[in-house]
Amino acid sequence: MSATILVIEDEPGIQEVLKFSLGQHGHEVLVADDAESALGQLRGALPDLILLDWMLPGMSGIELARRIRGDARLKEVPIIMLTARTLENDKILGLETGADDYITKPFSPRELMARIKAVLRRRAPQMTEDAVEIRGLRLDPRSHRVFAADKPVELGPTEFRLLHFLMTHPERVYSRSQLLDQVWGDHVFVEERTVDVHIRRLRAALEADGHDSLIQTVRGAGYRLSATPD
Amino acid sequence: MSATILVIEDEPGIQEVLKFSLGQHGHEVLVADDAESALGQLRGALPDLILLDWMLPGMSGIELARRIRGDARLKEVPIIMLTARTLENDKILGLETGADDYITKPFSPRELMARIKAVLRRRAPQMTEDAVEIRGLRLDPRSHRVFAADKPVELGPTEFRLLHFLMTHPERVYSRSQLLDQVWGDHVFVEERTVDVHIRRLRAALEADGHDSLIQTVRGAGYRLSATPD
DNA sequence: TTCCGCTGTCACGAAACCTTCATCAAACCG
DNA sequence: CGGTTTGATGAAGGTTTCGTGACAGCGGAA
Repeated sequence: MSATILVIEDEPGIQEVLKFSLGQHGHEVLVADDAESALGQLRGALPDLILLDWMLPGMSGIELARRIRGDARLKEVPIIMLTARTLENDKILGLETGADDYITKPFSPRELMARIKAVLRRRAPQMTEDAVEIRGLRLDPRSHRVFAADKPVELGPTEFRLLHFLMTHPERVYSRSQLLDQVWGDHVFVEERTVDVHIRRLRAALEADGHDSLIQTVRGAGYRLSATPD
Repeated sequence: MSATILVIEDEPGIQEVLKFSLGQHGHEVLVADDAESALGQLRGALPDLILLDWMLPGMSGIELARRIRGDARLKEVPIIMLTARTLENDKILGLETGADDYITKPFSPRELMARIKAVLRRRAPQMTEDAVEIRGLRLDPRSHRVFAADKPVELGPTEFRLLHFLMTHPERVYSRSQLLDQVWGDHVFVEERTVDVHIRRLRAALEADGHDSLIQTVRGAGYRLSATPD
């Protein structure tokens, strides 16, 4: 699965490197040269993760991180700080401002990818490429396929994302609003009842192998994917 | 989800549109033409949300937002900014104002409603999500499930909320009207006797595993959930 | 171009649910 | 022990929520 990543970095060289290697891993990359431009971008659709350089012209990265964490709409977005120094207090300060992780320059693309994956797995499991399996139903983001007892299941794009989200967040109820935010996107506006329709299509696709019972309706609350039957 | 919304907007046309479409969705609407009038209104009962035009005669919307955020009594009130679509605004208007979201004119009523809903949900006090367990009866708000000795218990929405409240406030008597306030909501007009019926249904659901004895009637006072039998 | 798959929306009907009411049982009080 | 108060119970009516089928718009493929 690919995530949208906002890179806030003023050095064009590093910008390019990041754009390239993130792109290689299937991530969508947005770039900002400074804090102001970053804030502008954040007014639109939210990225799934922010890569933030510690040293920026104008408002520093730390200050920017603080602002992001102080904003109701943005505070849930994971931040990884890029820092040039390895001083111990830098790390502490960086983490105190609300960064989810930090990485010191120079860094290997491999290390960066590993950290991104770790952060995403913690904050947004459906953004990682890990396959998920629950009671014989297996979803593999890499091949973008779903198997029910080793038999392929045909799903539309939205049903796939929906199932992916639910499988990476099982045993928990999500309201229609929450599902719209998580599966459709932050600034997408569709009717809540549309979720019902996609749930129904998803159930229909899983019905052949009896896995439709995984998806449970919680009246008055939303939907839940659970290995325990009702 | 109906709320009281303060609209701060000087253009009578937009004022009317907002009043109409917010009203359509069951929201209570207060209107202010400028910052002074708005601050006057805010001295009274607090609205649940503020819709604030960025361009206002006199004190600008941004300045007003800053004041609101700087006021201890007002700073928790969510703000959605209405902005005109110009590039300069995008650059200048960061997050410094502390707005919870922005919407650019012209906007569709549907989009506005969606954002209002999203903001209200985000700010909504989410009740504690920790699971509660008393004598083998376990209630988990996250999955919205109740287990009696590891076997699922079927409950309607109201019974679930009722049990949740009682389990998080055990060993204490609550009168019918207290339960109505706590479980049904503050300003709800419902007969007190209705509580009896839901208590009964809750007991019936718990009876299969003998947990109905947890819910005790205190004659002349109300109901109590207690681990100690009568 | 047409065809086809996907999406979002709507309308309708079924099911679950809430509230109220009438009635019965139990507890309390003199 | 009668009368009274309080709670339990069962059923009915109305409302809300959910599932389902249909359909138009859209964009890409043929």
